Amino acid sequence: MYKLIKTQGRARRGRFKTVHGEVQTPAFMNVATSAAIKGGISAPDLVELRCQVALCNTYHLHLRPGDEVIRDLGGLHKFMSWNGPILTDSGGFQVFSLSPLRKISEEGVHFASHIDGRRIFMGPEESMQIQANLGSTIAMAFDECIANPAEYDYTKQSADRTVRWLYRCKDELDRLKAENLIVNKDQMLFGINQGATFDDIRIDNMKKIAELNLDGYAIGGLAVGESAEEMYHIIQQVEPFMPVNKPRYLMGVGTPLNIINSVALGIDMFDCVMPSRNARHAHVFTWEGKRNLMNAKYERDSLPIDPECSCPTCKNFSRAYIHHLFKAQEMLAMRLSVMHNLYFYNTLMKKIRDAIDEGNFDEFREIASENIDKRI
RNA sequence: GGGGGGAUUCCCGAGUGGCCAAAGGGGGCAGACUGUAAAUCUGUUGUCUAUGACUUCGAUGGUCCGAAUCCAUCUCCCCCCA
Repeated sequence: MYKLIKTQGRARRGRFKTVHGEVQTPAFMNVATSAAIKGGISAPDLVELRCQVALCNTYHLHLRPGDEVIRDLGGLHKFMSWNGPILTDSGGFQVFSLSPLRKISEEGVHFASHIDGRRIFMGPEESMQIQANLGSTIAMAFDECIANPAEYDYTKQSADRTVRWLYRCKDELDRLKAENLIVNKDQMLFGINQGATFDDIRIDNMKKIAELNLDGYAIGGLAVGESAEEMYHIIQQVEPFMPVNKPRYLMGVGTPLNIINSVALGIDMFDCVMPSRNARHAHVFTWEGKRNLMNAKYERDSLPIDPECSCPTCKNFSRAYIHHLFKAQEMLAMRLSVMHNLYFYNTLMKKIRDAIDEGNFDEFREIASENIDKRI
């Protein structure tokens, strides 16, 4: 399964096989919530953008177009024309992001659909059934992502419930496989660590879920209100209890700097809406720092977004052109910017992997960190 | 030639005596965004020696303690009739 190739400090260079291809880690997964990268990016584009893994969402695809529709059309890979690995998030994040629209019980979560208010029930079994219909490469366990800061007692209660849900997820996935009710019979399952910002709950939770010998382990419930320092602290606390021979996924993180720092703490996989969402808002990442292409100073700037970048956007277009496209509200502005940012993130991961391979991750980290978070 | 309607801050447009440097929208300028309810949201947008002062509502003059708002004249624009 997961093969650890090399380490430098706590940073890990590895790879793992899936039925949809091998994943080289550390890796960034490109978020395609509704089976598309927002901003007009298709799966074939992702190949050119050096994407290894696409991430889709169980809750969103269940509502639209419906997981049974996707199953009947041959599964998510065929549906969106992406042959590489797909990880499906379980709907656990929507317990957080749609908190005004849901009610949690031991059984699961009742949502009022954010589209039309229709009542939706999703518990561990439902989430696994939906993900089975989608046929993703990696299914995520159904969890509750708790907002920070959180109450200790509630966090303990919730994290324990998430463990119980994890057992139910595993049982349900086993059943679906045994009864052949699944599009991808090799579907993998990752468990998710919760516990807000409480060391003891986090560690206790990690120990419990590690016992299940799942295909991978995620840290969830971070970057949801706490400081970066608190986030790094929790990763440091939990990491020693994560199985060494399994991929480790830090969910929803983060900024380029967050990713570099988290790799240094032993994380293998990431995902984040930041490269795509920020790009749609004209915010692009470069090796010199962050730029807002809407700024007036780009009106006559004939340079590409990043002179060092060889993405499809930077090879062809100037800052001035994209600035104009944003001003004119041309959708090409978003597409070009999203392409650049995804290429940037995927290239960041490639550079991290190369650096660990060559044993100079620390130097890379130091140099890259200097400018990457700066606003220019 | 006759009758009617207008002119408001970058633009459109509300306001018809004090609570008006003037609603709202657009545009401009900037910011936020971390398992996507986000092509979204927020701030700001007359000047300054700035908890106050000054200039501004087509122009000029007037009434009033006080005028974007009332009166007179003028300029320009639009519509209708000849």
